[in-house]
Amino acid sequence: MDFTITNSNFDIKQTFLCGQCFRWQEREDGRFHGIAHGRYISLSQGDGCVTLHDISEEDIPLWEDYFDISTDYAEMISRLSADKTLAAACKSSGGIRLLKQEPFEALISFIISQNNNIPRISGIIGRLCESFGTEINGGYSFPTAEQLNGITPDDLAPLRAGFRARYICDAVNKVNSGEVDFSEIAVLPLDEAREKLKLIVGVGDKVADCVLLFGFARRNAFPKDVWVKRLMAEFYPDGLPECTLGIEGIAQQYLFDYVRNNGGLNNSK
DNA sequence: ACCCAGGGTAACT
DNA sequence: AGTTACCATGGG
Repeated sequence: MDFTITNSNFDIKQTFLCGQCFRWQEREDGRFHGIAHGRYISLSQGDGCVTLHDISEEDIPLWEDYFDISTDYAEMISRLSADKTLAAACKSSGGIRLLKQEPFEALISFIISQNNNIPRISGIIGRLCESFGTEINGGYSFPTAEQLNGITPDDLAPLRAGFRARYICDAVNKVNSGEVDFSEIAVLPLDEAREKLKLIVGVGDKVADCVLLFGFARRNAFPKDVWVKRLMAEFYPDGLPECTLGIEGIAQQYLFDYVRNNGGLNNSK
């Protein structure tokens, strides 16, 4: 069956291409398709709505959760628009929804993202899925920690992940051993959850915050990459405005997308 | 040839 | 506690 979500703050192109995820692909007809939670899906954009195609009825709650449908983005945008820069960011990038990605996928993806660019990140992740994931509808699921158990950097050589290969292996080891426990991280306060993730070699503050924001739906996590550092220096030298309190991560994603697409930053670094 | 990319680590002051 | 070279790889 097809299932249509009526929501004015859901733009699939913005949502899938804003840098929060690396595995959704756009087809010639404008539909996006991909695999999450072991299920294939394709989506099309309508005017003020999004249609999920050919899904089973029992999976509707799963997709509603993945696309964060229960969260009121219009209300958050209204709040953030109290700040002038954020108002502009919301206006141009307000169709982004923060996907509730699987923690392990977010962890590995953002380890790979470090000192890297988005096209190459997507390439490495694609090769990881083809090599170790499960085939579904001609695509591949993101491999589980179990599927990657015992992996070595040599095994990952075909991915061409560079120095990040051993970081991936350390993450797999610590997840499988239980040293890094997702169910524990899910309920820890933000600072403690971040420190747990940083036990993994190759995970620092920025990667940990991305995992918490995109893999654990922690909207108060605020990843500071090179773009965010630049925009903070230019627009918020004294820190984030009060209207972002509690939803710093949402603000971050709107601002990140805004400055990447619209420039707006001076080049003073 | 040089620079940068959704950074982190180790080795320095 | 705050800097800095280095880390593989690929594109501009």
